[in-house]
Amino acid sequence: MSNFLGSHAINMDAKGRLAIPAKLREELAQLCGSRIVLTASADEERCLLIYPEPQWKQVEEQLNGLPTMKKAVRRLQRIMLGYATPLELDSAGRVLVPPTLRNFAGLEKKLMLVGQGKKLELWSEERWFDWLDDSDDGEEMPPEMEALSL
Amino acid sequence: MSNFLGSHAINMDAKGRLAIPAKLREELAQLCGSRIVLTASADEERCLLIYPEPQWKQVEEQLNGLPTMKKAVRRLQRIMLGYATPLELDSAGRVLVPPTLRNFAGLEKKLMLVGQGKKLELWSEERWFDWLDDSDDGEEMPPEMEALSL
DNA sequence: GTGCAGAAGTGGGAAAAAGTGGTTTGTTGT
DNA sequence: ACAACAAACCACTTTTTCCCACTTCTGCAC
Repeated sequence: MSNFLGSHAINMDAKGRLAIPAKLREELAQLCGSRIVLTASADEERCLLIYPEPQWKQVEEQLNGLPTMKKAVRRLQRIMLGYATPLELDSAGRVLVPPTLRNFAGLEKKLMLVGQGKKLELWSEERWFDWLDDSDDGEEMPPEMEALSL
Repeated sequence: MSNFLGSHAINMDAKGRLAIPAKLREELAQLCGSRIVLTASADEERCLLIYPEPQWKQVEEQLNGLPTMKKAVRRLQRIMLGYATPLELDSAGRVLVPPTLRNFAGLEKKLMLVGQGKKLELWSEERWFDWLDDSDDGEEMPPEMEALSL
């Protein structure tokens, strides 16, 4: 089972190609034969999500099992299924990010790739740092979280 | 069980390598075979946290058990999981701090390493002293703290 | 106090690996 | 058929990693 951790600052070239860091390449190779699915995140942050293909299958099933009449569900399905794209790494360990996804997440040259357990998140570097700075604003904290001792 | 105490002023070299003080190296060797996890702190102080690997596992479990739909939880997870990096000491007892983490905590040459019981905190020296000066401001105190007798 | 020995901390260099950019070849769709 | 785009390939540059050597510090003995 995948457990992605850690963050990498990486560059996308002019053609939209993205070199996956070597450490991660190895992990992906044995986890899913380097077959991944790239899609969009439905929360307000506008980043992309990278799943190993087997993990994605599970996500897809869950999405398809939801009640379609709910508006929030349709939003989630439209975004996550609608943007999902299977990709393979090229011989140099790079993936080509489709223009629609680049556009969705506002990706330019400088990106952040962030491990999140079963998936990876891909951010525009600028948006990542904006998010880091901004979001310590007043959101209420669930009790489970207030009680943590880390 | 780890119980880190005391603080050390240490230097990071130009390549981002950080020599762990010898006393601490011994402790880490028998505690976790020198396998540690370095991550970012999600509170507003922007320092790094060092856990022995077994302790980190517990933290990770706690984080993964939280309700992901809450915004405050996602922030905590993104930062602590997203920056978490397993590291081992090199032959000279140093660790290489990844650039993204250096950047997060504003680490330059002079650092402070501070024992905090089950973890260690790693600060930019400058920020540490700024924090010491600033942080006596008026926050209200939780009841557990008011009841302390030190 | 001085000097020695061992340990700790620091810096740099060379080999290997990773990342980058461009060119050519192939494919798709108009 | 042509144009645009994508895939595969190849060559170059940069970064990382590993190792070794030097300096500094500490503690101990004389």
